[in-house]
Amino acid sequence: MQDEQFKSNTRRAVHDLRELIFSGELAAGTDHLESELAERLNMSRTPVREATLMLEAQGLLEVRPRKGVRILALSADDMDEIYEVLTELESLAAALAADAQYCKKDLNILAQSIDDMEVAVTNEDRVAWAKADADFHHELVRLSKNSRIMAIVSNFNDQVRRARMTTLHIRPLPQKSNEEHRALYDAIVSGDSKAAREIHWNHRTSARKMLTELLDSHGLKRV
Amino acid sequence: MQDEQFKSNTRRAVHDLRELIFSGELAAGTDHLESELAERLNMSRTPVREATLMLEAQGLLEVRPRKGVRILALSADDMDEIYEVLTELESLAAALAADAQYCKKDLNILAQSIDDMEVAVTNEDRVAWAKADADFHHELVRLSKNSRIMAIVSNFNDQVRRARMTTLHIRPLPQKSNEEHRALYDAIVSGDSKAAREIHWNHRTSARKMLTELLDSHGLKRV
DNA sequence: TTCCTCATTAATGTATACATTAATTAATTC
DNA sequence: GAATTAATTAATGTATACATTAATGAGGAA
Repeated sequence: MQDEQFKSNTRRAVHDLRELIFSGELAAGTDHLESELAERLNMSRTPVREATLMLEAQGLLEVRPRKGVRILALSADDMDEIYEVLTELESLAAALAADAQYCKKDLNILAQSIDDMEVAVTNEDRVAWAKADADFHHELVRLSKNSRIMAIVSNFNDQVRRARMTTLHIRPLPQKSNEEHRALYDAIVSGDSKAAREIHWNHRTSARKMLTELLDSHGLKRV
Repeated sequence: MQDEQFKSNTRRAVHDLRELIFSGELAAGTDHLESELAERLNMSRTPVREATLMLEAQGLLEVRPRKGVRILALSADDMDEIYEVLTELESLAAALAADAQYCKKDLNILAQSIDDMEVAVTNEDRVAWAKADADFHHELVRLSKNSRIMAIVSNFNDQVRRARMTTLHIRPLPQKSNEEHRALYDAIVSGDSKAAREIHWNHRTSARKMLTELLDSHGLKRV
């Protein structure tokens, strides 16, 4: 055990590599040898190998022996695939949340994140908005009480993280978005799973359309 | 490199451990130390460690240091979660397949597996039926042209494999099942994505209900 | 008998040496 | 100059030694 916080070097490597990938320091499309990563992380190759296997399973990189570990870049097709699944599973989560008949107290975090988004839009604080938006979606999926949906959604959100951060500062300030969040909240409060599913599906579909158009209009073929 | 067929011991370990898990030889709920598995597979601990990390990511086992690698057993709740996702994503796949406007030639494999199922039911050959059924579902998802849906569905099918094999010999011979397969095929041929989605959703939902009831009535709490 | 402490054991995580293998470079042939 | 072969280099996969750590068992005190 080399690091108190992470209990093992493998776990630290997973964490640190994720940070490097999301920050763009390990840029999408670049290749890195095990030995390079091991040096960079100041540990032997063994935990680095273990970490890269785990990150490959998360879809963040591809292990290519002798050519280097490639940090995966998403193509437009990748984005389409991911958002097809994300839209579907989050909409299912919304329906399940509505079916669960939560009382208002159980929905506090959801309501709070909507308010936070409102404040962020008023202040034109895009970073705060993005955080509150992520909190809303995360909480929505948690309310489905299906841990597997949570795992898949979380993983796909990791994969699109760079694209979302890239577009955060070039997209229009989200005005309509929160109306849809509120409508979804209301549908969940009233236990209307059909409405919840549709509202969220439309919300996600338009968000997806905007994301892909932005990337396209800025000539970002891979991100 | 120790094994020609698999290029590496790690890959062979993944393969062999999967076989052992699906066959029940490594029984659900049992714990196994790295050293035990290494002996069993006749290799050192290193590739075994790598393989168990990969299989953990596939949801087939849980790595529990010093307590042993636990072969995961599915509870009724697990089954619910898995089938919730499977139903949703396969139904999406069905809709995408219908949207794709395939010509009949492209749907040959789908049609063939329906015929194979018909023959299997006539012959009361449950194993052949199960194979044809799996082929049908696999082909359906492939027709969606979304590799991520394919990966998720494939992985969840792995997780429920033992449960399905367990119930294969105690369930009623599937008569109605193939009617639904044919109806789905027709909906895809005619490009009716709404019908495709609904037909498959109903098909999957009743199959799920039957599976969980069978496990329940036989007192199988975990499988 | 129960609880606590300490010693022992063994399982794990890691670093490293080494055999294998793939890629690159150099030398030779046409 | 291009193609082929041979030699060299380095990246990988693996086994193993070892340090660390968690679990277990033994012994002693209350």
